[in-house]
Amino acid sequence: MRPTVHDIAAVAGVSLATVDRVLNQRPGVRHVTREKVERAIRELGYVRDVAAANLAKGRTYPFVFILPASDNSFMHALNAEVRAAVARSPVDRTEIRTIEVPAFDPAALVAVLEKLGEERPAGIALVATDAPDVRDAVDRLVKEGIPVVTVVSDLTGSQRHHYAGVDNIAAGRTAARLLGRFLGGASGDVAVLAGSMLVRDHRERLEGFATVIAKEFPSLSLLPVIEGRDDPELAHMLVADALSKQRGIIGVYSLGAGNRGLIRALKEKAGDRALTVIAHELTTHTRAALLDGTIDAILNQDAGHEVRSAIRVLKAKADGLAVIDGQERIRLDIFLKDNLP
Amino acid sequence: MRPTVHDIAAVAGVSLATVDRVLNQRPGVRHVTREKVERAIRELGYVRDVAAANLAKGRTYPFVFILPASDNSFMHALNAEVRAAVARSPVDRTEIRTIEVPAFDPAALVAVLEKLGEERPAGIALVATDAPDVRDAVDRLVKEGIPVVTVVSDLTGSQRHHYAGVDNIAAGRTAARLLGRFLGGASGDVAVLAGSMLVRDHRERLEGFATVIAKEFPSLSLLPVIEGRDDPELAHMLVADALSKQRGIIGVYSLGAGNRGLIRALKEKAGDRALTVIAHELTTHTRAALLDGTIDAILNQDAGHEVRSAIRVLKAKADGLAVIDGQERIRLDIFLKDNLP
DNA sequence: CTGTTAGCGCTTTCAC
DNA sequence: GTGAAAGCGCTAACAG
Repeated sequence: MRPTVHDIAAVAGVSLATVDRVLNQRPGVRHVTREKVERAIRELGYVRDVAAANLAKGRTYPFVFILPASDNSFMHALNAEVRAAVARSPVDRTEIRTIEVPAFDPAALVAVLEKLGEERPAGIALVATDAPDVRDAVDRLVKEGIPVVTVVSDLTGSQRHHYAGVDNIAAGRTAARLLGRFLGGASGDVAVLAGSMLVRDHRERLEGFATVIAKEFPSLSLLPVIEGRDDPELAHMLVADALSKQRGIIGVYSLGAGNRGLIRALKEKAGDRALTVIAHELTTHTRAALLDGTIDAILNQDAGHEVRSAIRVLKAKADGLAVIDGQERIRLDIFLKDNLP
Repeated sequence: MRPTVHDIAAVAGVSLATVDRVLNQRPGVRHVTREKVERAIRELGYVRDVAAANLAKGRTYPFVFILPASDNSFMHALNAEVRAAVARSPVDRTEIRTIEVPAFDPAALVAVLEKLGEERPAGIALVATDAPDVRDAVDRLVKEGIPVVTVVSDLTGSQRHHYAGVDNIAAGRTAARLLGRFLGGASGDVAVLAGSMLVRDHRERLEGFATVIAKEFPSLSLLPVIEGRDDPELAHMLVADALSKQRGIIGVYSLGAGNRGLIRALKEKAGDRALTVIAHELTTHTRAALLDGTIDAILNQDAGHEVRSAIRVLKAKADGLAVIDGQERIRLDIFLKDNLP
């Protein structure tokens, strides 16, 4: 049998309450007593039964998710996954509340974060807009002992405890290599559609993409980035325009959201010429486009995994526990038409 | 607050013991009483606190992992992941024992399974050798109420509760499309290195691969499969031989293990000609080969995820609980040199 | 500073 | 058939 607090108490010659105080580093224990108890703990190889502790504490974890109010499929999916987690709340003792903030708006995000500082939830998960003010607000929360994790897009230079999202530089590089290899040495222009350069994930994808194209596929040349604000209408307009004017385009990389518009533009110009296209995020639209050949590969992050991982990590941090690193690494999924889930 | 057994008891006008009997479908409750309790449960929307239940039961889960005694990196990794799970045992109340059986040996596997039938562990995970005898042995265990999951390679037509592994047909198809696209319309022969056609994962990968090559890349022709028994030495010999004799080979698909040997053979012939190579399983050897350009893409299954998933599912089945499907889907990882973890 | 005691939500004797 | 009471490992008053 695993040793319990009783065993520790017996070995150390103290009461349960004292053991508990030491275990939870509460004050009010003489140094010598503390040492005795700690020795007993070590000798017995005691590991705390977290389930029992939580039961006794009646502890629940009030967590907050801060999500951008963006109207694209990916954010909808992320939202849905958070709701799914809420549905599981009773089971895993979480109480998740979500707050929507305007997308790409550092000030709004900061305001919410500051309010949360007073509320002191057991943990905060946010899709970060990458700005110094946001970073400072997050660092303040961290300093106050509130666990914070970023989801999907990270916060440069901040002290957040964890980032639950993919390596976006790697994502961009991978997109570049796929595109380059699929194009098999052809020469021509490559168009890049992004959402906004205000979020770190998009910037990083572009950076990775540009690096590999430049270094390893010199016969391809990158056109200036098109910023579609993750908005299907805008994306459609801009891409259609680019395809008409730039006759040399042979490849397209869509690194943000709003692919609905992109796909429409691609189909309108389909007869024109063969295009190789790589896009991000598996949605009903991109899935259909992959299957009908409009898109050649989709890079994806699993929103469900990100949400569950964020919660696991927040919980672990709240309890001062370790996390299984491998389990929390968010993979970059690559989908061809053959391995769709 | 969530309703508890006390609330049910109060509402139904019975004692805790009776509630518990109903909850755990134990006998000794009159039909009418049972109905009263069940109604109360429904009305209150009661959900059992599994942690508290386990605490009271002092329950642990004795699980058994049956692994093939294969000397290749992937099986070593799988083994290591099981050991990692053992290290976490105290925390998640599992008691995991692993049994090694000779690889590709249905009889040995059946013998072990039958012995386990008497021992009655709380759950069994096995890497299946795909044979009718094995299927029957597994089905017998399932019928006796023991949760069984297959890991890595599945068992055709069996009643196992779950398969914790990738979709291998999809894996083969994906390999074909990557190879085909990377070769960009070139004509030539493709060599396939497998471990054994006795395991379902290898058969399925081949099947998926052959289908897509035939249908979508008619300029490529498949050479007869080379069976390397997942043995580096044998693989080296056979591949080296094939590369010497078949001058038309422009692509290689290695769908099994023992890639150490494959890589050696490829390097020996490197000067000869350009080869496009797709292999399975990320190991130190394949990783190095991917980075140095000997291999162009690696398809991988995450052994850690498979093991953790198998355990989660076994636990859920043992408790009669539901699993989160999305969480238990084992992804096919695709690695290029840019997105290595 | 330290100990006693009740209790978290559930299960399990052992009576009745 | 049913119920009362003790206890799983831990925490939290409240005394001393």
